[in-house]
Amino acid sequence: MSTSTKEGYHHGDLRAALLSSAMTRLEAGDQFSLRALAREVGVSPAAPYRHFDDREALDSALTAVGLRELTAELVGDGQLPETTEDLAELGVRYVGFALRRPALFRLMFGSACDLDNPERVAAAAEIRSLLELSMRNVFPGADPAPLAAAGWGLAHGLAFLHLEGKLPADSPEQVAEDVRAAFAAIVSINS
Amino acid sequence: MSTSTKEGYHHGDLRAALLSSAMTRLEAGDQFSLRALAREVGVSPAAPYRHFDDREALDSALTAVGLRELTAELVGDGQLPETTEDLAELGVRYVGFALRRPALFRLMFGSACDLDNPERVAAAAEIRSLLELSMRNVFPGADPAPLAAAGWGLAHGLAFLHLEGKLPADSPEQVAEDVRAAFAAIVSINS
DNA sequence: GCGATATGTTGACGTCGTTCACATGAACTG
DNA sequence: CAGTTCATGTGAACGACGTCAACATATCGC
Repeated sequence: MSTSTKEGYHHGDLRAALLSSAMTRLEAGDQFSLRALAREVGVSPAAPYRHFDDREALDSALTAVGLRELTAELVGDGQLPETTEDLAELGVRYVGFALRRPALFRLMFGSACDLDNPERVAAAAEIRSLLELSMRNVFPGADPAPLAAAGWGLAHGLAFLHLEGKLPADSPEQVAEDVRAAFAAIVSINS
Repeated sequence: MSTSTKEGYHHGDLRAALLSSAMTRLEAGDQFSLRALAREVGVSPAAPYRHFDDREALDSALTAVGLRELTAELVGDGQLPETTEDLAELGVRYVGFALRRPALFRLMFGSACDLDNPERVAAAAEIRSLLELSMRNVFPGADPAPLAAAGWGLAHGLAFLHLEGKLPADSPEQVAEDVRAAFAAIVSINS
């Protein structure tokens, strides 16, 4: 009765309960052990292994969820960006996600990827294609691939650097302004 | 007799030996425990605590070393970039560092930063100022701060995305080409 | 030489990830 | 409805880990 999917076995809906508990811990910023998760859900330390091969498999599942949520946030209302300012807003949303959910973001992108989890690969591809569509829309006639890489890279790097405090920023609003300024600076290079 | 600094106490030069061992493990790609490090150096599990408060303190020291080495690699022969192509090469070197030493790079940038270690803060500031000087050189008359943020962000993001396999690239040469293409695509936006 | 201090050791505590043998209960078969 | 089967959860255990406190030892300043 804690979470949302449709199983209903012996003790309830363990897999979903574990994921939800883990996500809560993650957003609270503290790290957790598998055992702590099991404890919190009221189950023995070995029980999670019926649903996840590994501690790493749990992390991978969380990452997949996070990637889906990030994508949803980027897609927003479904409007593709039309101007470079729209593009900057995409960046602002990306960085905002990272700053609002730092532990999740780090989990998603900060540790070695196994490439085994098809959900993860698919989610990453989805982001890439969203970026390419956007670039095609904003810069018709240009090769979208390197632009997409550049745009994703820029947003991703700014996100991480702000996460690490490597770039000066006090408030979320100021971070957003910094991201806009970075995009604007780039756009006006040759103008 | 294993490493390089100038102490010379009881058992030798433990602090440096631990750091060197840790760096070797890190570059080999496998993760290590404090105990394993102690074992490798031939010392009891508690000995490292005479030199590092914490496992995290060791990591922080490694990060500081890595930041210095990255900076050195970026500075190169000391020539500031003059053209946007030079700037792209700076990015290529940045991403190259990340791909050649992935575990170190992840340690440096992928986990929460304490901001307590002054070495780390200083090293980061050094990178920032190098970037600003470069931007001033390549784009005289423009505000260097947002350009520096954008440049660092772009390189940093591309590094992480390539590290994660989120961008397609098979060989280091192809990664370098991709980085150059991303920089070039940005530069030619308004041309 | 001698005492203070830095360094290293021993042994222990609690936690963790993980496994294996076993228990239990829901679902399918007839 | 009875019996089997399979998915799920339990309990106890293993080895490794980070860390600490009490103790030992060598180095250095005097």
